[in-house]
Amino acid sequence: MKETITALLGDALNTLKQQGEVPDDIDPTIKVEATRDKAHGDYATNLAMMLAKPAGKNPRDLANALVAALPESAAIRQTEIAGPGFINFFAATDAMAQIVARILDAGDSFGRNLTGAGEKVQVEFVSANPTGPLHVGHGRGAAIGDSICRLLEATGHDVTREFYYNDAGAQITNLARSVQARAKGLDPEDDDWPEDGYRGDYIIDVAKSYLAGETVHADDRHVTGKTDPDDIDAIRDFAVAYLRREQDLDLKAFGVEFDVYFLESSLYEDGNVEATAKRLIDGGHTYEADGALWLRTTDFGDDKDRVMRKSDGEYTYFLPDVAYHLDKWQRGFKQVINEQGADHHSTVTRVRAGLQALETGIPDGWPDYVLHQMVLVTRSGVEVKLSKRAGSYVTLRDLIDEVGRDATRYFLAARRADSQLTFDIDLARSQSNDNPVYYIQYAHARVCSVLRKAENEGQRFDHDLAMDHLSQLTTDQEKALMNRLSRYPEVVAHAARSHEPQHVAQYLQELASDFHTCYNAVKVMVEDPSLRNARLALGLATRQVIRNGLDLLGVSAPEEM
RNA sequence: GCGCCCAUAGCUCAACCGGAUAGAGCAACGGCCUUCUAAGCCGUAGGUUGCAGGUUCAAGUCCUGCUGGGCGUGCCA
Repeated sequence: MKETITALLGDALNTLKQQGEVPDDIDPTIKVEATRDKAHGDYATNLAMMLAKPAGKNPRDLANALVAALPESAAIRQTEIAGPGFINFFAATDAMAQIVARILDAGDSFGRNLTGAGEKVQVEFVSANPTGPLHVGHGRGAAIGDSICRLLEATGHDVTREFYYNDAGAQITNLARSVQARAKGLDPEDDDWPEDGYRGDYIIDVAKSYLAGETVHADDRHVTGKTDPDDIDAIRDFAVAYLRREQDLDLKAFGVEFDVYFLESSLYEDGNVEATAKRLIDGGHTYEADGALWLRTTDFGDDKDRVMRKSDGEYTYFLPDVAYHLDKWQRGFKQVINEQGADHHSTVTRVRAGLQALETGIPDGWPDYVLHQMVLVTRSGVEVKLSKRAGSYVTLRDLIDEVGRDATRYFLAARRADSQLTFDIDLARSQSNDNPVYYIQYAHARVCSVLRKAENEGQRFDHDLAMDHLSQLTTDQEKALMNRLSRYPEVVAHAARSHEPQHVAQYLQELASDFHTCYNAVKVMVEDPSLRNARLALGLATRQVIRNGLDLLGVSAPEEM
């Protein structure tokens, strides 16, 4: 619909250019928007106002000229010029009802498009180090990151989900020492407990499993415990595998799967870290000071230079970060999106600066970032800070166990990433109308219920009959619902383009609201078979769109509640 | 101190490269179940979009300066 109107306006604009009403050399992007207010028709454009200045004409006169030059179209019932120069379009009722046929025809693929043209996109998210169970912040990253992936897939991209982690650094050594301490029966209160050791109860489980010689299988590794409490290397390998498996189970429970697990250590093994360092040094972008090697990132927009090799000869995390992103680029990802917590935002400028310093033709501003702000968890209005298992934070698993996967995913993805999120456990748990997840799922279940009823009464949905009588969908509530349905593809396109899944959540809530309103106002199971089937078709179309939208958020669409 | 992010109804939030009268839900108040799931619907009330300027035909949206909050500002990741 939007495309149709855009095309019509394009023709009209060309006509005006030929008539000399509008200068040839201006070429505005024609913007057609769905209206907020029904009184303004179904779609509107501000084209006349955009043209007013360059054409040196009054916007309302231009609007008149544009309307006069508009080709005939069966899709448009009426146009009108309003306000300072908007052109409003009223869709023909028959054309509007055809959305129902289009949705049923397209099914699961309704709302999807091919604008991505198969372009390879890599999304890196979660990327938690294997030092403990995933926490709520990782959960937010997982919900947003995976939803972005689903949106990109829905818009025709070839998506790779990647998880990057460090299995060899100082934190991992710390983990190994903590497990070893537990294996030797130490307690965080004991004097010999490692400094800054991990204190959570889960460390006890790792130690027990190691001593028992168990074998753990994670998505990217399999390790058997050696049972020797003095073999720190064996403990390290085992602990990493154990916690990787733990995280995999968390992710699986959350409905998130990765294509690639990328190890920071592999960058050292493959010589990529050294090669990156050499390239930066050879390029003349480094200098020695205070016994360390610095990269002059200030030449590339950073506010201070950064240490890349410490005075003890080890590299900082910064250098492998650059090497890792160079590797992404060399793997052919022209588009890379990094979803991470905003507490790491300082790496954005740094990594980009490092990549520029490599002078390999990587565009300025690559890669893209989506940063999410902190999550605060509350219960009974009080902040929840601790989980028994992890010791110092609320785990993702706690939330999934307590409020369920659907509600957890919905709540973590339904808010803009860059605003702080309060996760209200009581609200997410409540099976009532204050919980948007249930509100949306209930709409889906209600359609299913009507369909069951039709079936039970021997009045199965008759597709052909329905398609012939869609024009009988004429009540205000039905029209509003169809209008909402027709906007779904734009919502998907916009959410995918902007990497903002919350638009889908918002839309689904509005769609559910329109449906419930319609459901209460318009009885489906009426005597007249043609009207009944047309309404069943509208219900089916609504169900389809809710299902498609929930899928983009990784939330299920139950048939009954 | 400096950098990034945020500030919208009592509360939690939305608002599509700037567009018409800023929208939902909760909480409050008043209605609707002998009728397809009341986990629902209808109605009422609630706003100087933190403050002050600026750009524009048009600003919650862009720019500048304030105020308040979060995060960062390690040779940690």
